[in-house]
Amino acid sequence: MAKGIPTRNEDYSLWYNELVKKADLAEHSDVRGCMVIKPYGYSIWEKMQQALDTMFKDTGHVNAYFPLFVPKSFLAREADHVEGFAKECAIVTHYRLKNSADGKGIVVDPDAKLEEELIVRPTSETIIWNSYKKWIQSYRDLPILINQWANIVRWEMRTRLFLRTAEFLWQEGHTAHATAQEAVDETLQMLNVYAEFAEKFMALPVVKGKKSEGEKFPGAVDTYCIEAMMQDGKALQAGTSHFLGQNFAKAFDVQFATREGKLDYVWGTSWGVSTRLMGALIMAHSDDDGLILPPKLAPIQVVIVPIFKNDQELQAIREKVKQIVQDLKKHNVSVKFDDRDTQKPGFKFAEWELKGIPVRLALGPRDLENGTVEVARRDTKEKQVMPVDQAAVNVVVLLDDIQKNMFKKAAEFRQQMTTPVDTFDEFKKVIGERGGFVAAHWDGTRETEAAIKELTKATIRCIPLDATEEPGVCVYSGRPSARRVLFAQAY
RNA sequence: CGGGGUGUAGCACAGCCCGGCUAGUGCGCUACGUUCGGGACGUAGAGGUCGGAGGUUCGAAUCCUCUCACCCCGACCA
Repeated sequence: MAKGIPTRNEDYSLWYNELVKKADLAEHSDVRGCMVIKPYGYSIWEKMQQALDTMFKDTGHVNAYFPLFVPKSFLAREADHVEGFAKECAIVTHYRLKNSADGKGIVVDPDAKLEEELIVRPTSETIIWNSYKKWIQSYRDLPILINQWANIVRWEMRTRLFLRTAEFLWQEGHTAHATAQEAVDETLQMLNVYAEFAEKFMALPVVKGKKSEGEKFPGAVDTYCIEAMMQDGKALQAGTSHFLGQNFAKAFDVQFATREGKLDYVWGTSWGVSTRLMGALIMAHSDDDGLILPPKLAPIQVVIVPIFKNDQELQAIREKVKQIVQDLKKHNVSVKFDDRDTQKPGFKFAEWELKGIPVRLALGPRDLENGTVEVARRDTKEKQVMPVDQAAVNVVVLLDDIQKNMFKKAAEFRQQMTTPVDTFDEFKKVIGERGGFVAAHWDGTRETEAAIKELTKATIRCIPLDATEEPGVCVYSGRPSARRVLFAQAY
């Protein structure tokens, strides 16, 4: 934990909000519950998109796009699904405005009422399965492996920048398969893709697990997730992958002729990650000086700050920098030469640190004389002076080291913040004072889960896939349990 | 939807309780000079329908009523 970051109290929210704004990532919109993602924030999201998209394509998926609007009746087809989302839908009821009778402003034209209301998609299972019905007749049409990059709307009571906004950006994969096994395999494959993305790109260690009945996606048979630990000891669900069974196929009557010539319902999956990952990135890695970006997601990996008194000096530095930039680009390192003469070096140092740029090079008259350059890393704030012709090669190694170090640090933190407990008193104490993951035995019932949530605000984050089978007794009810599950207060 | 809070310059805020001249402060912005290896300093300047509507009053940022928006806590949230 970086010193100074407020923990486990409301100050953390303020700190987080301030950082998001100061680092120029996003801000609250004047539109209720919505967020403006600013160019710098969006450029990080784009890096995430690119990496994920490549991983999706590598696993055989293709992109497509479905409508923003979902007829109300579609949503109602799957009982659990509608119950899960009904409370947070934006609904389009009219299609026209007109001048108000009193001449002041405009009003909704009552004559322009839609026959059937349209829901702004809170997720796209229904509208997509409606299409799948038309696309699938035979096992030869399967599998369908589609991903969509889109925005969705969930009318949340309370919003937080990136973590929960009324509108957000995400990707949602929706696949259809001929067999249950194939769909289960797909569900787990995509869970692994998400975990790999989080760990390799975001430098964010995650626990792969299964959701309890009470926490699973409305309409799913099984929900799998990756759970991450934030610096304030709260958990964050970073991605989900659902095995839908035949639920949506039945709801939308999607049957296919099997190889054996029988009719069967199609098996489905869906999986998604959202701009919430931005929140995870911020809350997992930042320190008092601002953001710390993992090199693999940094829109700018290296910033070069010249130190100069006059134009002549800047010109001399510019010449030197040209070579460094060329060398770095050869190694596919993205680099920015910050030659603004409107800000001073110290200001620039602080600004780029705030924005989390992994590596900074500083080059001044002294360096020109000595043939050196100062290399500073954002994660540890260490600086070293090295011969300028070795800079590019060293930076490549350094970037890799930063990526690994960030993961290591986050993994150690999560390790520290994971506490096995065996009594409910201990459970309450750890959740209340320290937070983090609590590994405890649970009797597997919804009632116990709800009671624990009521008493501690902690929920079952997941049943880890790699949980060791270990007979024990439920921390709350004392009934037998086969393995520990992870509890935490969560975002 | 409940509890608490805020709305005054681009940003952060003071002033409001107890009404009174031309509405302040810091940061930022503009110009000039000195600076420039960790968020520079000086001087001069620009920038305001005090969230909106109505009311009380000779007079409202300040008091009253209504309203809108946002923030924090909760409820909610797969």
